[in-house]
Amino acid sequence: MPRVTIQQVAKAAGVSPSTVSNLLNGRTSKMVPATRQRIDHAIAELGYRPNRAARQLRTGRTQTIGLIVPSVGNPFWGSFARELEVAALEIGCNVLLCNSERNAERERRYVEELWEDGVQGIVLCSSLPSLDHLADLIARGLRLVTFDRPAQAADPESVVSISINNHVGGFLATSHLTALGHEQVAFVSGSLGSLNRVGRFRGYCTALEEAGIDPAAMPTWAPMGDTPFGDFEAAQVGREAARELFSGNGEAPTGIVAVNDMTALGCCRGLRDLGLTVGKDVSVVGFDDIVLADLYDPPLTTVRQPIARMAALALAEAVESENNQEPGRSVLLRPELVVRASSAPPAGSVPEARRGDEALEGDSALR
Amino acid sequence: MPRVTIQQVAKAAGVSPSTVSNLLNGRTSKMVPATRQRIDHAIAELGYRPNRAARQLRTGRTQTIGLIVPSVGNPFWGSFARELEVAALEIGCNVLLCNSERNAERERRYVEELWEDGVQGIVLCSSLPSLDHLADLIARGLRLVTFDRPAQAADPESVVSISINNHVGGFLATSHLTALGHEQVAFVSGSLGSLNRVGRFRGYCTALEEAGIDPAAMPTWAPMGDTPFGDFEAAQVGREAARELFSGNGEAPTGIVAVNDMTALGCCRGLRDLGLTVGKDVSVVGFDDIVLADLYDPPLTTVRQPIARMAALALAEAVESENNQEPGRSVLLRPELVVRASSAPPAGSVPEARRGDEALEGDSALR
DNA sequence: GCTTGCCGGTGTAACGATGCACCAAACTAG
DNA sequence: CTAGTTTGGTGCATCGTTACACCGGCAAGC
Repeated sequence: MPRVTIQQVAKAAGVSPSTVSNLLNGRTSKMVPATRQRIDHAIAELGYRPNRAARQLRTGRTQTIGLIVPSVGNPFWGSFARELEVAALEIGCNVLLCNSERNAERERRYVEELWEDGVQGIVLCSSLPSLDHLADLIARGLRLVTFDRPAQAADPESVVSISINNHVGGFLATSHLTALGHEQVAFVSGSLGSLNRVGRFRGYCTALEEAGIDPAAMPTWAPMGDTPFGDFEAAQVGREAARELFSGNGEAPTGIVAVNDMTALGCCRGLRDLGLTVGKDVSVVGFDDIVLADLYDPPLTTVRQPIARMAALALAEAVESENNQEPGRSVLLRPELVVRASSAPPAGSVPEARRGDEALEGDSALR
Repeated sequence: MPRVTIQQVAKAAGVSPSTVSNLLNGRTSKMVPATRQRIDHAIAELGYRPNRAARQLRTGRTQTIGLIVPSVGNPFWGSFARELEVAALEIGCNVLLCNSERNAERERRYVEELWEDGVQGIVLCSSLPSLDHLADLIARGLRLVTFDRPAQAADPESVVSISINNHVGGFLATSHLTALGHEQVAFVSGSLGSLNRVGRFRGYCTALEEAGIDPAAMPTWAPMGDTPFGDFEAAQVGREAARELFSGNGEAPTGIVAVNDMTALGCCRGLRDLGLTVGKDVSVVGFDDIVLADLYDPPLTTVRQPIARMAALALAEAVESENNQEPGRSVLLRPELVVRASSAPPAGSVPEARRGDEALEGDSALR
């Protein structure tokens, strides 16, 4: 219970606290081996562990960064959190995890708390259109890295953004379907209240237009509620969307582009509820390439985000170091289409013997 | 950059730091409203946020607990982490997240770091047979809650354990299959190096024996490597297992009990690779009831862990409070079988019109 | 023998917040 | 009018570490 302090170690080793501190901090150049051993021994004997709070108070430094995700319950964010944590471990950093549920208030609260904790920087996985709710903290010197939210013109200059090009992603997903011959392609998403979703939606529109299809004529499912669903309920959204799209009176789509994999899997489940077969009756394309996309039956065609690389980039920007004191440039990576069995030419078209199933796999998020 | 301190606030408000501190800590009983307002105003004006490190150093208290999971990349742990974090938020607690990859060394390292951080307690999701590698820290007063690891006789007295009864779980899963008429039931798992897995395996054996089947005669897939797979690779294990079990020369099973849902889904995928249909040719039962179990095609029969309740219990024990100073009793909850479409009577038996599909759903991990 | 230089450490003042002990001023009671 | 009490706040030591300035002693140099 009573923690061992540096003084006790010093006494036990017969030296001054300063000397112990010197050893602890690698200032061993002028230290005779015998002294060093006595101290090491005392530390081991007493089970001494330096008090972080005291150290931080004195030095002003922390070895912690904050991570705010919509929800680690969503496998995509879970994987991202893991990648970031693994990368952080390698540089001796801890990660404080928070789930914002895509809620601006919670975001604000968490950012404040992390700031109080003295974190080096914060990786904010949020895609709210504006950062106004954090403007004052940013102005005060908060080191903020936004993930999955492309940089906006109005953003404070110091904010770094790491994201894929969602527009390209949405385009890849959609043009894949139009190229297969689909002419009725729906877009399914939770509320379009976040920039990444809007980007994907725009890419979808662009692809349709390029294929000579009017996006406005397409069925789209994206609730406009003020309180967007958290990420965790994404599957539910997909499931409901499938029910609505196919039980309605309008023309049913032959292809669905989902805003992310969980929503896509929800769609698949919804389609199955209706007795439809994914990859035959209806094609579904997801987004993210979570591990489960490949495990699903049928394996899900999706747009892959290079999650490990993005985590490494985000970490590098969130951490204070000598070589990134300059403004830090935002990064927009290119996503990649992974074709699997959930997409095929529309039913009724000339059958083809294609199964891109195993085209790409394995490196998504492994060590 | 230069953080605002309590002194600056005090000066701005024309009071002493003590008074500001008093306000901050709710000692406002004897404080005239005008003073109070001046301070509030100064705080807002300067954007003052108390320095946690200083506060912690002084008071010895933290509002942080540590959470060590095998990997948040695994949806089960992701969901658990989220539940815990949500619960913690409600009592004003932060969660420090670590991924141990089921590695004793990393566990040790993380526990040490969290200890240095001064966390109130640690929720350790690990199921290593012994806690010896943490014995000294526990002896020093570390507040440890193990999750998904039943209490062992040799455990230090102060360690609290929150877990389901894995034996019962394994039994439920397996007897479900034997009751359906399966006589060749395989057990698929990563290395049996953890207590929860062993417990599930034992339950599996018990159920078989009860059905008059010799467990030793059953095909089992559980690599015995010294370096157990991290949780993230669980699906891979299942996939390989399916390939091996069915491409081998021995008698192929008609039913599979997987040690967790990710492994089960991997099995399903592997079976599909082989052209087999889950829920018809082969029955698969998982464990955990992650969100994806219900989304999968076919929806997965599985053993549900009451994750939200367990998270709440774990939090309560990890946190220091007046009402849990006593030893803290370990908890062993009863899991629940959720029957869905991945299990059915073995092919060739009398067909039945059963589809327990939607029997249970919805409350697994939602708010 | 006295200075110089180096070796191997030590003394000490912070870092920012806290909270107990204390105090000056204003009242109140007798 | 004075002792006592309440009101509204302040002074200061302290938490455990750090790092810069400093110091005693010994050997070498002249």
